[in-house]
Amino acid sequence: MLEVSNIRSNTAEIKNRLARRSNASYDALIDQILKLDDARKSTQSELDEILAKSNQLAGQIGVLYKSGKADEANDLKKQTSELKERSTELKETLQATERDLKECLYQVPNAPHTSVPKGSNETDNEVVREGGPEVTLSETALPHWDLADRYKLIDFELGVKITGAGFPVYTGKGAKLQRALINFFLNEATEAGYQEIIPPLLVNEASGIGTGQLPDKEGQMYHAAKDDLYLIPTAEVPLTNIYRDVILDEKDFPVMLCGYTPCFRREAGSYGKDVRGLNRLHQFDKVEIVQIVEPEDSYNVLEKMVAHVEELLQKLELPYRVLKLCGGDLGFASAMTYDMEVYSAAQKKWLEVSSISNFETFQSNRLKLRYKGADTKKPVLAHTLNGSALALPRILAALLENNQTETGINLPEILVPYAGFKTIEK
RNA sequence: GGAGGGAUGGGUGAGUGGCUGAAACCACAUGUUUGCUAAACAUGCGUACUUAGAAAUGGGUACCGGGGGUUCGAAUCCCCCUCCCUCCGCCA
Repeated sequence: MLEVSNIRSNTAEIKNRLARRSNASYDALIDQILKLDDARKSTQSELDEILAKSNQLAGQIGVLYKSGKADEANDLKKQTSELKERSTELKETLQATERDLKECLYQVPNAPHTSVPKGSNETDNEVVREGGPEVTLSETALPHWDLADRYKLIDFELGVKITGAGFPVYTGKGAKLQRALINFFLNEATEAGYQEIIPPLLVNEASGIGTGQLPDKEGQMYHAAKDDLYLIPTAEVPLTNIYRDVILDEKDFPVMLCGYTPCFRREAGSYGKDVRGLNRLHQFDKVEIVQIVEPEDSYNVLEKMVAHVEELLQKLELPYRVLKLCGGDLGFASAMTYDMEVYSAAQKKWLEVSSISNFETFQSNRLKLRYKGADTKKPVLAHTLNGSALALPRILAALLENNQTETGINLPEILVPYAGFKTIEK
């Protein structure tokens, strides 16, 4: 959620930045927000004046009663009834205005950073760089769902039986490989200075609002209705919400957290070839990294987080590329996002394995996540960032496909000690 | 799931209708004193909105888990909700 004060003092700039999203104009909504805020202010100050008067009268009445002048007190009481009527009215108006204002604010996405390329969809994303080895496979190379079946690594049918589509069952070396990847990712994050967290997998409504999944995108999350709890779509939600309603000290920066969790996504309405095998799941595993930093550091930190993920892909010996998302492809809460994709040689396409974003104050404004410094006398909103480091399924898909031979699958060097085996054979 | 108790500022905790934005203590910050550290003393120390001001700072309003009610006036009384604790039940 953007700050009204920011919208007010930088109206033109915010509008310009929002225009980078290019799918719609937010000008009218921004103007509406300013209008509502004006209304809010004037109602507020009229109300405050009346309340000040009431408080004053109440004080006088108290004194009069104490000194036994009940008659005079009763006279004053009469005066208060009128004020009370008016203040009740104003309170109602104020509540309505604040509700409308909030509703408008919830509809405005984050303002993209000025360096974000304009564009309407993923074809306009900017390839920043590519890396990793070049992989060429024979014509007989198999996609990962066939490999998973041949080497008994993942049983998709069994998942359907137990739960439904999109809930794979990992078996044998498939399961061990999952565990190896999780440990590898967590160790690398620890090495990089992130504190490891095991958070709850279900969160309450306030947490969903804090990171921006609610109120609009509840369709994306599984909801345990009886207890009104949501299954997390990413560890970002519980990890970032650790700092909801927190005022940090400057000295606490940078806050660096990582956590492995399963992630649950309803992903309604996706069918067909793009979602075969591991490409799109309702439940998958992911290690997430989160940072909370001072505003002036956040874009440096974003680059560092990208570098961290890039290093993971290099160590896994996967062909990858770094994309800078264009305005049209940018997530609702993000000011700038890099996507990391790995090349799946058998499917002959790029698979998104990580998304690393700077949310600036968009999340922290909702979270009321602030900090105090030596030269900030009032608390200031911190910047939040997060990224996948990494999401497992598509990494697994690329690993299986790119490293296949006629007789088996060779693991990259780095994973061998984690997995306890070098190759997967029949 | 059943019965009872509770929720106050960074922490402990006082406060049962007006003089309480809230005592006291601890923590923290600054200053004084003292070879250093420590101790002692002094002062300061919540958040949001708003208003005046260039700023320093001052004024107003709201906030004592959340929402609603009673009252001229609520941290204090009433109702609902949430969370925590104790006991019982169930259970990895």
